[in-house]
Amino acid sequence: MGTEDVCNTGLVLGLNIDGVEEKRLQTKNYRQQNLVCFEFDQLPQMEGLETCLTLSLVPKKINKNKAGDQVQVVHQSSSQSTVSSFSNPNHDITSSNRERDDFEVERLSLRVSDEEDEGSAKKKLRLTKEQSALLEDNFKEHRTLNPKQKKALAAQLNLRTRQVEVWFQNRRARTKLKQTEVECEYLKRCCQALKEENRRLQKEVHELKALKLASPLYMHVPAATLTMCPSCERIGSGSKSPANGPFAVVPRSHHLYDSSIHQQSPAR
DNA sequence: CCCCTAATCCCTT
DNA sequence: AAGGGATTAGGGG
Repeated sequence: MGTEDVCNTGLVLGLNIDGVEEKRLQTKNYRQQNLVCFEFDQLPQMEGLETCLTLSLVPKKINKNKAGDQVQVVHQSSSQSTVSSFSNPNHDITSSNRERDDFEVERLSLRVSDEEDEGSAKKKLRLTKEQSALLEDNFKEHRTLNPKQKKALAAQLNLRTRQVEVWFQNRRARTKLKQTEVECEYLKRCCQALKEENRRLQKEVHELKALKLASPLYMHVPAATLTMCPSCERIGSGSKSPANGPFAVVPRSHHLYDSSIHQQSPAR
């Protein structure tokens, strides 16, 4: 991976001015490409700010990329220096003119007068209880919203439609994940039960084989005529008459069963 | 093109 | 570490 890749962050900016729906900051998905990259303060933060003049996109934090390259970046408050130190010799970022240029552009071009930037570090949005509750209520009603609903809800919550959209996306994703976990748990239990059942049946086969050896009469009952009582899991011959022939013998795990025992008296 | 999911990041608690 | 808001890639209509 060369420096060419490194610098190709494909940064596209769209400024949200005076309530115009925000354009998203788009960067290449460097995560999946093992790129050493910066992360910049996110655009949505500018929302509702006086988008005056210049926005300073400052590298936000240090991160390790997938290849484990340590990229050290110091978050400078607002418009200060943005220089960073890189510890990976394989990624000689400073040698890339293009990258430097891009970075320079980013550094110089924009600046936010940022009410949310008090204390320099950006605060992550946290929905209020009321907002969450209302979102939940809406989610209960419909798992997806059409654009109109989205807009209305956003207005009601004093959020951007994009935020509502994202909330619903995440909600769906996490609901699904939970559902999957529950199903997984259930399947595990089923599996466990089946294993148990299998063990039990194996054992029964063993016992029946032993029984067969011990009592040749047993062979006179065709296997197909054996039935299992669903309520007590006893084996019966299908015969109506109780105490029938070889079934007087009762194996330990499964006493042999005559289905007539459990039959309800027929309603006539 | 829009919207969705899946994967992931990363801030906050 | 968990919870959750946000971003990104990729796919379907």
